[in-house]
Amino acid sequence: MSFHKKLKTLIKQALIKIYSIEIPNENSINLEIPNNYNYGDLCTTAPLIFAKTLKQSPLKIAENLCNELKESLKDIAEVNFVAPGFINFKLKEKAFAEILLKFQDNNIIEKVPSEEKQQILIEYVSANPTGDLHLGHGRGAVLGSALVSIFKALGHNVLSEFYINDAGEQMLKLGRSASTIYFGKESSNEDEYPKELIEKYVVDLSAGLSEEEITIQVKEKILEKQKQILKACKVEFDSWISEKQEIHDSGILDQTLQELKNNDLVYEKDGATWLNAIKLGDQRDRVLIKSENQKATYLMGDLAYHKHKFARAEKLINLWGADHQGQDVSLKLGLKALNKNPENLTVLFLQLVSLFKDNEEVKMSKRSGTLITVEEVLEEVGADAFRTTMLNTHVNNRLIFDVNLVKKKDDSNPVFYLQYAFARASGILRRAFEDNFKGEKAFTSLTELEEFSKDINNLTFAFININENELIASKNLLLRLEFFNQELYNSAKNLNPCNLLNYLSEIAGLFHSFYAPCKAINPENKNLSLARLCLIQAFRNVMKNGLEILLISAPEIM
RNA sequence: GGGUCAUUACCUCAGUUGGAUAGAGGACUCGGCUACGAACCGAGGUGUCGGGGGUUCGAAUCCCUCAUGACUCACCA
Repeated sequence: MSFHKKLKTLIKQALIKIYSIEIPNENSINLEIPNNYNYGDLCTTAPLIFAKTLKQSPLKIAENLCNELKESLKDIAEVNFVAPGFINFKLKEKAFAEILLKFQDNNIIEKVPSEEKQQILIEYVSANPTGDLHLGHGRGAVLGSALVSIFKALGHNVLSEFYINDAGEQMLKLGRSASTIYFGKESSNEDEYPKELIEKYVVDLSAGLSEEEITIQVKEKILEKQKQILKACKVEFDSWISEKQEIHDSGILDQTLQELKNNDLVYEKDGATWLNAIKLGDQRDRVLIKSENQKATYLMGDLAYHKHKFARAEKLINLWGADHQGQDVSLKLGLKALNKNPENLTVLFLQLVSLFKDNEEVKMSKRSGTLITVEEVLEEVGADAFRTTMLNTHVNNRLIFDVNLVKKKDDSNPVFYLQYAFARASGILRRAFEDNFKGEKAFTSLTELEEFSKDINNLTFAFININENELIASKNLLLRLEFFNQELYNSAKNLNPCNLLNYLSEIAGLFHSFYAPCKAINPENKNLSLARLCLIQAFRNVMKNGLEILLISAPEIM
């Protein structure tokens, strides 16, 4: 059990003992680092939070709680309370050593308890197979893959899926556009994609193909390219699902329509088939089958697809561009009519990505052919910087992707700050052993360090007999490391990998601040050296795990 | 007209179920390498958290309202 969990449990038990109330789990107890070092090392606002429930003044609760905790925590912390209802903990060396000990093991992630495990399907990117991926897709790809990874890390069963929209009008448009090029005809430019966007896919085709065959072959080439680019961003999917084959041709679509009919929600009018959406609470009825060609609308396909998804997972997460937000209401109402709980579907709407280059916005338009692709940007900045930039802004906020900034290899670029901290920490550990290998004044070896790190009493050496600056820097780092699991959990809860990324930047900063005054390799003081190497090891463990989850590389050498 | 999202330092952005004096990076000034990696550290000041109202012990955070901006409200996908 982690130190936080232990402390929270003790607080919870104290509350239960004093007030005989029910507290289901320790997650309702918060722990924070006080914003002023003098208050203590950790604090909780539990008295403020429970004041309403307990109908007692927060200060009184704090006093009672404090008295109770003083006894149970006497080995690991001093406890005091202060108005309006904070409880502050000043940790003893033993407590710090206990935290440090937990991080010696590479396996630091606390998975969710088995009863909270969920089957989650995350659908993202889902670009039309009609051209290159643009930066909007890139944002979805990075964010989606990070979310998948976060949920997997916590122990959920996750399925990541790319929905190939290969069933509608846009495929015909692709076919027309590709055929124009294939047959060397003059483009009408009406209702066709600009030649420069797709001509690179209309190559190496055998002679004598029909328009339908051309469409299929070009689509496959485009898909292959999309897969390749996504892989270059470290984005891979468990499942690629074709709208045409698996939703339309498989009969799922017809079944779904029939189900709606059975529920008496469908009628015919003006040659079209309508969903009686008003009855479900929508502002107007919606067409399911078009009068013109008796083909399914996007809504119909989407309902069928989501029914198919719900058959495979209990919780669905979609990442859509903000321009699709109009679909949200009717989809959810339709799902309700299909006896699926819309609350189990969360749609994240990703706001626009604007590209800046040389201080000017690069306007993107598919129509005019001025589309900046993921491939181009990726080539310029690399996958790690690309991912970090995409993750650094909350989904709900417009993202400004400044190529000049992202390309810079200095501290204005957050990815280097993170990676440098990791490489620096790795360098110290490497160096500590290298000296040993060279047969110079060996003060440690890997096995010696391992043995040392197993004894909790040894680990206290990092916190005793050192000056104030070194002590504060060491404590600041370690205390924040202990929040790793909470940040991971929050990222999942808020569907916001940004939380985790910010946290990693923070501990990178704390590591750098620790590094400056705290010399680790010091043959004069072997115990301190070894204990500090353990702290550095702990930092590396957290950073490595965090970067791996976000699919950003953790280089030992830069 | 209806809906969704945003508005935080000069710039780009964070801000953990409402908590102690609102943060980071860049930009600007100064200091720190014969030094475990200076791609780093330390110091310096910057805010009507878009405006206004409300909820309460306490609001950047919750509610209402106004302003500004983006997106959206099709038998397109």
